[in-house]
Amino acid sequence: MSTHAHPATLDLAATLERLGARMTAPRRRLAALMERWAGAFSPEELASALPDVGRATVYRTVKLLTEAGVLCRTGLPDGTPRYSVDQPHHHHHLVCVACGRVEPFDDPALERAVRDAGAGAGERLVGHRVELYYRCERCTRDAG
Amino acid sequence: MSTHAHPATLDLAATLERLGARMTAPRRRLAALMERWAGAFSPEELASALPDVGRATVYRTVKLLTEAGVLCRTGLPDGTPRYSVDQPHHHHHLVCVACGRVEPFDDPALERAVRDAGAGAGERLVGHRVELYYRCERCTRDAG
DNA sequence: GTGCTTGCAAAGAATTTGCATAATT
DNA sequence: AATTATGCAAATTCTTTGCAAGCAC
Repeated sequence: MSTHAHPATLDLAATLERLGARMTAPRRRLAALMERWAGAFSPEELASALPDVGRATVYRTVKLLTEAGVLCRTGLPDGTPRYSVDQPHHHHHLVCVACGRVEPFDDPALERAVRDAGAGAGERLVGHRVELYYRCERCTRDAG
Repeated sequence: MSTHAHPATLDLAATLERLGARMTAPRRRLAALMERWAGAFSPEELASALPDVGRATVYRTVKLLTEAGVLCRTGLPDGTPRYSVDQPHHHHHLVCVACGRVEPFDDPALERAVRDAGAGAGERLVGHRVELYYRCERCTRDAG
């Protein structure tokens, strides 16, 4: 619904402030990097993109933001961990099996089907996760 | 369709043979253990259940069977890896967030919705994964 | 100033690999 | 007998933790 085209740079930083965390340079740089990252990333990738920020800080910040709910942990089919900036609303992921890029998407019909499936199982659902694996345009092209 | 009620002990072993792998005691014991395991397991759990089988062998066997497609890798929301004996047909998972137990399920309506969602995304889908998180009966009871 | 953060290095946990030995075919 | 698999231990990879020094508030 919202059409704020630029949720950008302030979201993660704002979240950190909301948490009562201090606004330090490493955190600011990490937040900016994550927000401009196309798709999903691993802590390791962040760390090598910011060599002068300690790995520990990278992991601590990712953990902080994940617990705050603004980062979302995903993974490739083989379990390789990836994080992405979470949408404010519930959604799922389109994961490229070649490059690991993650696109969020949501689909009301799918949500309904998931809810129904859970009802069919007759259980106390607390959440769900849907991942569609594909080969993105770029990777398809690159592979010839 | 098939009503073989007892796919049991032979499936994993049969798969190993089909792969041209040798039928050794460790492999037989691991296969039997996985098949009778209720829900999903981690390599670590297998290893401690069979202390006299080397961890390396556990990991090698799990990898072998996963690549052969008879084991299926899943994970808790936090990424903790779990494996389960795969159903011969496509399916999804009901994962207990408390104990990690995994129940396979499938739901044609859900499959249809997933396929449609993929079509909407207009991409070359190569697969998908759906995980429903819940609290199983036992855990609900234990938690009071 | 006081207390939260950082970066480094060490500690851990999870998984893989090298290699001599043991077991399968 | 030839080859593959095992188990141990060392090596990797990923992530967390302890701690003194450095910033934010």
